[in-house]
Amino acid sequence: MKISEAAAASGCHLETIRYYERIGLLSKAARRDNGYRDYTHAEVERLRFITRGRDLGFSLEEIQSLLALAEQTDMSCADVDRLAREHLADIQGRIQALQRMAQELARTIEGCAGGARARCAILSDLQAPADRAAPNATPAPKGGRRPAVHRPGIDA
Amino acid sequence: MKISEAAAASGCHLETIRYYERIGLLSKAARRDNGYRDYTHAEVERLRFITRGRDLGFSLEEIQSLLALAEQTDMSCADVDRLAREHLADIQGRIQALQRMAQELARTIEGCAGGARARCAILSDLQAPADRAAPNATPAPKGGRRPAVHRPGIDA
DNA sequence: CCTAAAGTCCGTAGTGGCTCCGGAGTCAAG
DNA sequence: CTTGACTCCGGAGCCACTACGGACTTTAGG
Repeated sequence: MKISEAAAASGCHLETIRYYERIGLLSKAARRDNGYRDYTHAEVERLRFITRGRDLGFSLEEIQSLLALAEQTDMSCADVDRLAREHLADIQGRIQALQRMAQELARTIEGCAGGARARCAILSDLQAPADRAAPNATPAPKGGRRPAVHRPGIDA
Repeated sequence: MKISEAAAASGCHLETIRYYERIGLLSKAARRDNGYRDYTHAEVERLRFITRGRDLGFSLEEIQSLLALAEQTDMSCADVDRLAREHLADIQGRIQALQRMAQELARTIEGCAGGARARCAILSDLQAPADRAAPNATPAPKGGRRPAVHRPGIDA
């Protein structure tokens, strides 16, 4: 099948397929006489695996590991399990970080509830966060600033 | 104060400060005779504002809006409030997306609980997700594939 | 058979928010 | 005077794509 068909069958964007090939996540596709890529059912399966992994939030690197583990049929389950559990823990950590963020932001917004007052509570909170329930008033954050999680376009 | 001092005072990485200047989030700093940047207290305040906004998950673009709003002292509170609420909704959406992910992943891991069996449940689930409680079996995802949230290094 | 539209090829650049690098200049302490 | 710490600057790298442009091929309609 042609690339657009493989894209439709796998739910993976056409250009993304080429990207995966470029970075070596997919091996180079066979070519027809005209130079067009030609995909087999097995390759579409692999693509599905990848997109599914992405949907579960695995990085491409993790997916590559999973694919490698999937290919050795013997005794790989424990490794897969470990990887999945680590990844789950990572996701849960991110959820907690976002929840803290949301809580703090909600508190800040609440302070502003009145509306048009002289000094905006949100802005002054951004300038100097009020210390209501502030357990982490660390003056020197030893881990350095965190990446501060912002995804450009998660439609979710 | 010099850039390293401004960095320490604001909790913002030194190179990040230069980066913010480069992209115009900070105006160009004054220079000493030797060419070193020289920061005032007000600029450190602005930096704090930015880092605080990042901690709350605002994008740099949003922060720029907030800063602009903060500078017009009159009647800006409603806009700020709206921005903050939109951002909160966005964060909550991301939390939900991650929670769905975590749930599905947890289910998948559970299926593997036994350990070393012939076919790994996690891997087969990645290949063809079991349809236990699958409300979104859309064959044609109209929104295109979603970005599949993965932050490289959120230490959380 | 001819034309126009759609599909495919390729390499490159752009996204966000930094972070790190190398080479050069500056400054303070010993 | 040397050593080390600090600062300067521009550019590259990170992740996972997405978009673009120009050349080519295929397909459908007339």
